[in-house]
Amino acid sequence: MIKDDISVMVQEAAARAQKAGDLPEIALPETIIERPQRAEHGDYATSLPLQLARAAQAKPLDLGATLIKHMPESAAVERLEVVPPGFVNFHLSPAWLASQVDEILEAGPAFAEVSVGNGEKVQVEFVSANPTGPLHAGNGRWAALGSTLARVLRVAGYNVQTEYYFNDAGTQIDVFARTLYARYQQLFGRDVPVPEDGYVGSYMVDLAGQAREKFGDTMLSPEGEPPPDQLGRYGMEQVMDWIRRDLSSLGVEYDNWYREQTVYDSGYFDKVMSLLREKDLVTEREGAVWFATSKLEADKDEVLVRSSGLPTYLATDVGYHYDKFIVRGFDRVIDIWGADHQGHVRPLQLATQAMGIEEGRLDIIIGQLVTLRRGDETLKLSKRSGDIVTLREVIDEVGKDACLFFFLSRSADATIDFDLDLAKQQSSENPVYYVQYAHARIAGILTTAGERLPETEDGDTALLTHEAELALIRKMLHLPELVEVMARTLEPHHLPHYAQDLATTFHDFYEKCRVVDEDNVDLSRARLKLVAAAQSVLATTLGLMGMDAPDRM
RNA sequence: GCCCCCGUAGCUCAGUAGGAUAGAGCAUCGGUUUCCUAAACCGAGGGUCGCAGGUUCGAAUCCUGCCGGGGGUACCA
Repeated sequence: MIKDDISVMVQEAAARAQKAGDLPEIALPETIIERPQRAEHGDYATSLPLQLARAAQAKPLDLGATLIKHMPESAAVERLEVVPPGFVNFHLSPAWLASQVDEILEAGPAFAEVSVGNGEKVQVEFVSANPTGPLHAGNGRWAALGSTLARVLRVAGYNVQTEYYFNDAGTQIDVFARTLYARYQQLFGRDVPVPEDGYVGSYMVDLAGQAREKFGDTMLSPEGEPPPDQLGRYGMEQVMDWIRRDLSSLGVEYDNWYREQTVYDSGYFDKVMSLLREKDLVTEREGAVWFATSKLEADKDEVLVRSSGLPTYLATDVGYHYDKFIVRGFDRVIDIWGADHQGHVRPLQLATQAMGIEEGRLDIIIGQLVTLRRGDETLKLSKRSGDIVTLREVIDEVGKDACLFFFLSRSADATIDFDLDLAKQQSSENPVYYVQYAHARIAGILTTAGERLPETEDGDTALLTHEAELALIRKMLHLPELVEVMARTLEPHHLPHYAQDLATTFHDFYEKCRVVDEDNVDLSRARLKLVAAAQSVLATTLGLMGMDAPDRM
């Protein structure tokens, strides 16, 4: 990346200046190369002179001049300048910019790749909703975020595995099975209530109906006796199918589906308990087993095993993370949780660290919740309250791509206020279509060119000198830098904004520069290359978000 | 009470290790098409970056306090 090249140039300049005695032998900070907001300030800039001024006991402007004096030559940089209060600005050479079109075309989708991951083994776990009901709209946010983050990390050079963790046993599954059985019995005229804390959603009635179609009355136990296990298992498998199908409609597929029961069957739970005991971090009182987080930093302990003998979610999760780090050997693990799980972050972090996992290897992204509205009416998202808006409904109403784009465009730290009416109403005036239209427009140009232009040799990108052409190239060059930022910050929400930006720059170019021109075939050929490069970068960007890049609209 | 997140244009939100005159979309108003897709483009208005201190050459960004909104604070997940 040119940004890295410039960073190296600045370091080299500072080192040469010190060697030549023009700069005191002071410690040099990490050189940060920024993108100036204003075009007149060039393509890249460094504020190193401002940062060094105090230690070097010199004026920033003089330091800037010294850096420029010792700056290595580069074909990419046409002009350097130092400006008040002490920035060194780098202006890229138009000829070099034009030549990048060939590079982008040659690289294809690999153009976005950067090598910051060094093949590190990373797991991204997201959604992981229990199979006790269909996914709700909020889950779609984690699906969009997680799958996109995984793709971004792959492009950034990480070895990524995506995973969905689900309960196939435990309290909630038990409640689910008992609810299903109650609904099933009701279909046969038995007057039994849905259990307290049961799942009152109407989908449970549908599910019971499906079970009756499949099994007839064979799942009916004598009154007052528990149902056969098979009924609950059947229900759970049905719900898992719904979940898989809904995720799949968002283009989200997983590398691995992980059953909670594995934590027990493989002995990880026992292993983790004894590990924590060895560290003297387990206490027992009031009939329960506790994780003594108060010995570490917390103000209260956490229950690991209830007085009923059943392990808590936390205990299982610790065992699960033992599997991730110790057994499967992930270098890094990224969990994406909703804000309602925020209280579990510290206990799990403390537990993994107690197992000897270095701090920083476990990232838990807490995403703020989604509020759904239809106009002024706020809709509930809780599965147990029954009246949920499913992810399926949202996808059907607004479309897969709009859904992804919208969920992705907000930072995980911000709550999402999703007005279904508005999303639907705006669907034709949507940024989603704006971006996709740019891609389709290019496809149209390429088709037209094939029909109208005679066969000639390859275009010469050196002919690309128009301001709008250069602006488009500059914008394309931004993508790898963005991938690097997103991989570092784990914040893919920049992607939709970049896509929109790139589309705007293309549309502007389109207005100003005619591509297919029979009277100027050479320039046409050069512009066709530029346009093809833009299409490639747009498609790559859309692909990172899991969105389609249509050839016509 | 304590912990986490948020507060930026009328609305929805960006602002990437603190940088140079704070941005986009939508909405509002005005303009652009004999020509590769007008699902487009150009222009205009609109801001005490919640408030008050502090750190810094420089703060929307970092620190402290306060105000407002959301989430958590269970032997639920």
